[in-house]
Amino acid sequence: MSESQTEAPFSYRSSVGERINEHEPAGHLQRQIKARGIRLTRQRMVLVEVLENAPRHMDAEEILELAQKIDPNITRVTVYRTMDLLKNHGLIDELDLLHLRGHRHYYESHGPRDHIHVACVRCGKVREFESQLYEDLKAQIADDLDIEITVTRTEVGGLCKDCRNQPAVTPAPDPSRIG
Amino acid sequence: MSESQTEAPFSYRSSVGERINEHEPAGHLQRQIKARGIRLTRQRMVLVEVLENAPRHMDAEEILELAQKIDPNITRVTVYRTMDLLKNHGLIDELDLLHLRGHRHYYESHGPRDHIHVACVRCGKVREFESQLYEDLKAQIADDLDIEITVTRTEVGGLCKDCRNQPAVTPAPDPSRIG
DNA sequence: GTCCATGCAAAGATTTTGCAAGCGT
DNA sequence: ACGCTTGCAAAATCTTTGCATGGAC
Repeated sequence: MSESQTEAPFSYRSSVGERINEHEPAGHLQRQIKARGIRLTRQRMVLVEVLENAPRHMDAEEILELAQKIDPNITRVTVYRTMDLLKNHGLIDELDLLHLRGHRHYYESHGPRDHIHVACVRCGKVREFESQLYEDLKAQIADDLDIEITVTRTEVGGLCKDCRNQPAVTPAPDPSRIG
Repeated sequence: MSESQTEAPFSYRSSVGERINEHEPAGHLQRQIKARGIRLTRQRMVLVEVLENAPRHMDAEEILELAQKIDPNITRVTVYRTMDLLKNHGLIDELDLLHLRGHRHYYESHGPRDHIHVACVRCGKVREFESQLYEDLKAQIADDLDIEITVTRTEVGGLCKDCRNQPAVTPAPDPSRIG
């Protein structure tokens, strides 16, 4: 692959507001880290801040860039190690957003409320969706399969209203990448 | 990563039977390929056969190995290109099974009925689950967000009954990989 | 002070690409 | 015969690791 457009026709901006985690109390991650006795280093503080103020779902590269604007000393390795750490503590989720843009992994801090990611396969816009039905479904799975659920991930792709009304647009994502 | 065990404590075998796609008519993929006017090469026939008879969800490496047992001429590149092709035609799905075992991608032929993948985070067993609730949920999303859904993927992780009753087992997947 | 985290550099793993030859229709 | 596919080899991505130093508690 070779990103034909760096600026991205994809916005990944959520519909809920500036931060994708608006529904989550600010400082939540940092508090969780302390509460769990995880060492709160300078780098981790920065990364946590980046995650909490994310305007969209970010991959390691994007997280690194934003983090370095705050503290240039942060390296890519630390990003990976920290994401791993937070992921293993269940504080963040790792998504791939249906591989709409290659095989990158996106991270988002894990709020109290579980949500579904709904992405447009053409324009790439991602929205978040909560539903009681989803909760019911999980309860049914736990019950029927006798499993104690610890993580869930639901991603839905389709054509949003705007894209449906816009026949064969130009800035479509590379077709060989849609999956 | 460095696979500590090649044989895998993970089974990925579905509970439904020998093939993970038992619910899907045999030869389905091959027919779809012809119907769509996709060139049916020797390699594609082999790969399709491997996909249809899969005893579990496989990544590119595993697909390659099985394919080469049938036809040693098949290369890794062809596997990737063919998976891309089938994926773009919506004939197979690409999963990552919650990254329970690293960042591999697993493929499975896409049957007529949509299902959820439920994996045990400890033993790695994957089961498939169908539910009307899931259908209802998708309908609700389509309706509420005004989106025409084309792909969906739901993965659920948790502790299965056996693993819950088995305190701190030895053959647990590398903890740093559980996500 | 102790132990964990970080940075560096290098290795590993996975996936993609250019190009000439091969094959399906 | 034409045009898509394949194989090869190399490159591009993305992620992880060993080891010595630095920093949090």
